[in-house]
Amino acid sequence: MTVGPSAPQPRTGKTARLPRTARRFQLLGAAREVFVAQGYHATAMDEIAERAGVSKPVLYQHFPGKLDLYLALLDEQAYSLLSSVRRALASTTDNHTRIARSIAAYFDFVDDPSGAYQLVLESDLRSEPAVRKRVENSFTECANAIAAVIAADTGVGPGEAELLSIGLVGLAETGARWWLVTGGTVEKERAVATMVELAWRGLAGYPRRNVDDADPASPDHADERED
Amino acid sequence: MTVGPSAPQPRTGKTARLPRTARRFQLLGAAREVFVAQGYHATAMDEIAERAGVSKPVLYQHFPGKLDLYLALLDEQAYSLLSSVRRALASTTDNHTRIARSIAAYFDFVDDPSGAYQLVLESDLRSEPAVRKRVENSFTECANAIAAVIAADTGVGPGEAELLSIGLVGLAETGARWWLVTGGTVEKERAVATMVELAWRGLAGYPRRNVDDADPASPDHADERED
DNA sequence: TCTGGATGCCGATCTTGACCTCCACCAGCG
DNA sequence: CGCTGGTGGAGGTCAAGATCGGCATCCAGA
Repeated sequence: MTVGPSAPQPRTGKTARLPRTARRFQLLGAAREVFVAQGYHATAMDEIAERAGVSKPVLYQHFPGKLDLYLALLDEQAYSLLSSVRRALASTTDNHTRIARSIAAYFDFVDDPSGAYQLVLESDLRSEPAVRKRVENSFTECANAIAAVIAADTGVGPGEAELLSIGLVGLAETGARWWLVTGGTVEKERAVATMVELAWRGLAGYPRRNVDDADPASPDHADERED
Repeated sequence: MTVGPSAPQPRTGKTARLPRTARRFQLLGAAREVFVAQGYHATAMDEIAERAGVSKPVLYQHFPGKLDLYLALLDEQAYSLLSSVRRALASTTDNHTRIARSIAAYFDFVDDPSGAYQLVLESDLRSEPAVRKRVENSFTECANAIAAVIAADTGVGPGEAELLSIGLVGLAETGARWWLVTGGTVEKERAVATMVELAWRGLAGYPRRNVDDADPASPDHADERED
């Protein structure tokens, strides 16, 4: 999906010559793989070059430095996420569906086999101002998109809507990331549905059970959810 | 609060001799300040030593290496957060209050003037397995504590309870961090209350306003919340 | 087909910066 | 007065980002 084989090119000596744009695209793919697998600090430019099957100078002929390369990938992913969320919000006017699709968008974003979501949601370079700015912008833009819908469709003020959207994004982000690390233990649709339920009806939507009413045969609410 | 003056010790030459535990405590304080201010990678051991007013060898006589020092601080903060959440959950049997206090615990954790929450919630060393493990453990433990309460007090199964707790923790964490970066624009209690409301009643708790019903004089729900 | 030029690529190297130890110093005690 | 043990400054080592001259490859045109 990315650009080429996952194994480093064992090209003995020479590499096929590529036009600039194709080479650049390939380098981005290789860099994405290594950055995702090891994080920013742990990856060496040597590794990226090796992964791409080229030598280091080629890398520096396409990108001024390590940080620029990383930022290019970061922008790519941040834009992807924001687009997905915007599409989800614009795809319907029913707010429950909007929330469901937005949360699903986070799960889909995280579910990409390349793992590129890590660049946006788990970057290890937030100390760098340029990175911090992009990560926070990505977060804020997504939240603002949701906040605009909330403010438009409910009676809450813009400040309150922003707070709510922050909470929702946090819920979706964290839920999606956690679901991913479980590695398929929980069905994706089920995880999404639970998060949507929580976001939509809150904890109070779940039946209270008295502490002395510990009958395990009582009907389970979670399974009779309808949508 | 941490250990001593924020300015590096301008001691010309000699430093007062301290017993081991006191020295270690002071070194931890200095390290915390520098790690928090600059992140793991950007901080040099030289800086920590200078900040503490000692020389590098004494640092290495107390901690085998940079990573060990960082892990000590990380454990410290992770334990602090987990304790706060556990206290919040154990302080009452009313679930709404439990959630409120738990979310408030995250806000209080983040609100510490030392900024030490960054070590747990914004570490730039997740590529290191030891760090990753601790960060994830901290998150999981907090979620499990909440999940246990949910599973005990509602009819949902343990898997569903875990999912819900993950979402709640994400909501609290993200909300708290975001509230902090706003830097006092929003009142803390108000931010907490909104997050609690969202967690408890969900978005559906807010009145639906028809798109053609754009009367700004409609009563604002968010202010008439009762608990 | 042959040639000249330009483009793309590589091996080897430089430099920086940060983690981690070696020789002089000094304070307290018998 | 001499010894013990902790402290300080200076240095070793190494990994990693960034770079320079040389070589191979492709293409336009006669």
